Amino acid sequence: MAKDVQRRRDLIAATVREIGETGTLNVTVGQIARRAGVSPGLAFHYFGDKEALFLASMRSILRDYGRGVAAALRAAGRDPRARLAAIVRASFADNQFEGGAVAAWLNFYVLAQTSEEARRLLTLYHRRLHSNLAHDLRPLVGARTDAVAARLAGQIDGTYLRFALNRRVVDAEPAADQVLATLAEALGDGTA
Amino acid sequence: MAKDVQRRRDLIAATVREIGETGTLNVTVGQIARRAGVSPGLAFHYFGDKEALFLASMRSILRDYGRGVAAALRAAGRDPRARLAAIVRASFADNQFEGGAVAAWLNFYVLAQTSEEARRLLTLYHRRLHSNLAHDLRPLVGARTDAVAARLAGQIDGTYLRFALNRRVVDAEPAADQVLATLAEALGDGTA
DNA sequence: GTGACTATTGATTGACGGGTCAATTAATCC
DNA sequence: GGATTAATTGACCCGTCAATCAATAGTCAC
Repeated sequence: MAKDVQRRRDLIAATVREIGETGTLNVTVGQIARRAGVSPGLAFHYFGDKEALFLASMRSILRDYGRGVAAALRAAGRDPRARLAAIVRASFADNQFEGGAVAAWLNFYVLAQTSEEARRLLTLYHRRLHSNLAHDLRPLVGARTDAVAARLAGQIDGTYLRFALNRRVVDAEPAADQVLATLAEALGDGTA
Repeated sequence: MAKDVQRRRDLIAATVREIGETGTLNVTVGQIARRAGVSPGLAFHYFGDKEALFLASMRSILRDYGRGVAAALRAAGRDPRARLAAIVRASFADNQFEGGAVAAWLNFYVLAQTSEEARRLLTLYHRRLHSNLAHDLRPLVGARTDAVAARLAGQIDGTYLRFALNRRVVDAEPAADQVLATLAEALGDGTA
């Protein structure tokens, strides 16, 4: 692979890990560079400034998530219920929790308070999640599609917040089940 | 009122507003002090250090929320359904969105990544919300109480995240309705 | 009024971190 | 294997900020 591409990747990975471990955006470029095994100056050479590095890390995480969902959907076939379950399961897949990704995720919401681009990226993620859910909800719940999709999406994000708070206490498996339970009820699958 | 008490209040209010407006914990003591109409040194006189000021602000916000819920419950009487609705409505009451409280809320999750006390406070909030919900869910859904309570709580927090992202786009009224819709379904109120 | 104590100020300190840049090293080409 | 270009370093500059502290203003008891 081209050296510069690899360098960028290393720096982005180091950024995510550093944010993840410290739980903060208060991370120095020096720390990130050291973790990537590189001098501080190089980070500026490749990304221009610190915010650009943060944004690149954000895009990377969102892309990973998007890929995870896409793969899960491909594996799920055509049945709407199976596809919905696949989206939820992919949202809580193990790799979403590696390398401090959750804490990074949380901090990206903070970044979005000051960075228009960060806000745009998160809004895009929201839209995609909503539209993914809506696509397979529509044949099942018709007019209630948007409302149900919003509810599921909200619950997924809320669960992530809990993860951010109790790094170890919450477990991915039951978290997914919990969202699926909401889905089952919305579909009227006789749990009431 | 005693002068020192008033000063503390002013400084705490200024802290919340400053965090709320900038959307970040990257707020200088100088900014906070200026907003409170006071010199920087005084903030240290009353709170010792910056983190203590942050924690005091956090306690203040959580206390306000707690009071809002308690008042709503008192007004709601004894009917479990009415009480549950009251909790949800209180969670999205207007005063929860004043003075940058939502952005502050979000940043407290970030603070909890590095401050044990902040984590403790947020965990306490989670527990109280859960137990409030569970208390009135139990007569309605029995064994499913904890699961349903967790779902509702997760959805409330998730909705707050949306608020944090789109300060104006999301509206409190429909947000509350959305959570109440989840509740209605969990109660089997024939929406499916 | 005087003295003793507290509240308050704001200048100052010292550490820290983003970003720059001249110098060095590595890679590439002819 | 020299010449040219690109990658990389790390010391340095400059602004910022938490925290301190000496000095002043205010308050109250007597």
